[in-house]
Amino acid sequence: MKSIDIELAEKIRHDILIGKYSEGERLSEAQLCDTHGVSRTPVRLAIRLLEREGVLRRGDGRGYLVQSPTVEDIKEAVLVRGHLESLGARLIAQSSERHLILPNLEAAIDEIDKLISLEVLDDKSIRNLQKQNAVFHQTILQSCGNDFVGFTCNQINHLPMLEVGSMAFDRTTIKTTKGVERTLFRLRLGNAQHKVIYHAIRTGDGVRAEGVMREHSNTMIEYIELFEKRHEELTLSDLISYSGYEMGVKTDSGQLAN
Amino acid sequence: MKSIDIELAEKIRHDILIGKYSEGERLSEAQLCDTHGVSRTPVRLAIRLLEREGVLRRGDGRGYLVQSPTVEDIKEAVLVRGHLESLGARLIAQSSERHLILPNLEAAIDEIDKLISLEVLDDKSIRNLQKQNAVFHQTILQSCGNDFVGFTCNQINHLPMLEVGSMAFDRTTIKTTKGVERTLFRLRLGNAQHKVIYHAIRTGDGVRAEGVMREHSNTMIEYIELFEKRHEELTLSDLISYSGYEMGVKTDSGQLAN
DNA sequence: TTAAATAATTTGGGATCCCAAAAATAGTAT
DNA sequence: ATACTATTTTTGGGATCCCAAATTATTTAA
Repeated sequence: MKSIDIELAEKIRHDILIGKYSEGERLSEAQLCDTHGVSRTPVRLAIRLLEREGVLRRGDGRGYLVQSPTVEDIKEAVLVRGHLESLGARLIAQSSERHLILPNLEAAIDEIDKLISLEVLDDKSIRNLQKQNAVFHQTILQSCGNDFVGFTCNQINHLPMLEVGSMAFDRTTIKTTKGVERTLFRLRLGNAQHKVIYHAIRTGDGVRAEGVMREHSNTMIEYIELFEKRHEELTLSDLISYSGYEMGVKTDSGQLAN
Repeated sequence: MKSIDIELAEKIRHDILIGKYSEGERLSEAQLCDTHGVSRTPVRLAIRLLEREGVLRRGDGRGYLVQSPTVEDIKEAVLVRGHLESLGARLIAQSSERHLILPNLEAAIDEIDKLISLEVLDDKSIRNLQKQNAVFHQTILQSCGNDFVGFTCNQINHLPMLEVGSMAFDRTTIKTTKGVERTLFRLRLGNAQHKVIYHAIRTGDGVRAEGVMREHSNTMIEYIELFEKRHEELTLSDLISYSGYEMGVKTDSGQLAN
């Protein structure tokens, strides 16, 4: 008994994010039924979800308006996510149960180190890096002792670059040896921050954990801004292709973990 | 063409929050249709919303499980909200357009001062205080320049004490003259923090704005903990009655303001 | 008596139908 | 020609129906 409305919401959201529908464009239920070959029931459910996510908006009269996020929106969302993650880092550092998650964090850090040391950046390697990065961040969010930190983060993880632990890779950059070098350096820097966060959590230094995590998330914003300088017109689609964002990769979204 | 599913979701949520359904209780679509006298279509839409809010959860087989938040949950949520509000305060303080909202903040502060100086705490006065408090906090959230701050805050404002700018009033305390005195003192303290936040924003002191806002939100957590010490078993219903939380008072929820 | 198989029931997902409100179009009068 | 009115069309909300999956109850066999 799997419902298709979630899947449908992902399709429509994807279409919006990749720019298939332009900003402000009108969508109607009937139209979406037609294009996706389903009845109105699941479409309506999907619309509610997308409405809540903010990628669809109710028109004044009828129909729904497409609300394509901009690159600026993504940067804003990354800032908020970073702020919440840094709260999570502080909380877990201050928690008496922080030692329980140290092995998981260490494992992720070691795996990333190992992957970086290979000095190759093929698809498989990138996937693994993103996986381990996600483990690191997800662990902190889920184990910080405050379920609402992860919950609120999950409310925006439908956006490109906002999936938990997602990393940015410029696919054109890593085609050159120099580009690979630069990217590897960036990854080493990121993992160095992971190590500081780990250390701060281990020693119960909540302030340091919070501060470094905040800086860690700023890295992504700066990287996006680097993109913006290189491309005169950076689009959402570019960000999507840089972020390893794919349809259906999403884990469970938006639930309070109890 | 107003839909009843939003309203229905509020009803069901309310029933859950006031403890009409107990934690872990099974709910079925048909059952909800029956109790609320509507068909399954709006019920299903409402369920999706509540699922996303985290007050309903999908059972493994069939049915939905009630997830009543606990007082501890509320404290966690308040902490997160405070963290986000403090981000908003910093952002607006760092913004070049901060002077635009200063009049609104000042007006709210002055109004609160005026209401406090009356030294009465009847229903009307409390309502006005909450109104102006909401104005102060809402202004910061909506004008901080990062729509996702307000957006993520709105994802948890369905909970008691989490409505934007909600204040806690112990209805039994304010029945005595001493209690009114104590409450007025608390309100003066809170508005003093408002003034510091205002000043920090005016002078562009983002760090101070963030810090004081964080402390400001901690006040509510400490107040809840005060409740907990007085009542050996503080329930959600108690919090609801203390927070001025009422059905249908909600403003628009969860939309990205564009 | 217990366990496996089967039947009945509950329950959620999806499609379709009807309706009312809103918008667009056509028509009419000034 | 313009403005106001009436009609048609579009569109979203809600109810109902059907179906498949999952659960529960019942029967049957070892």
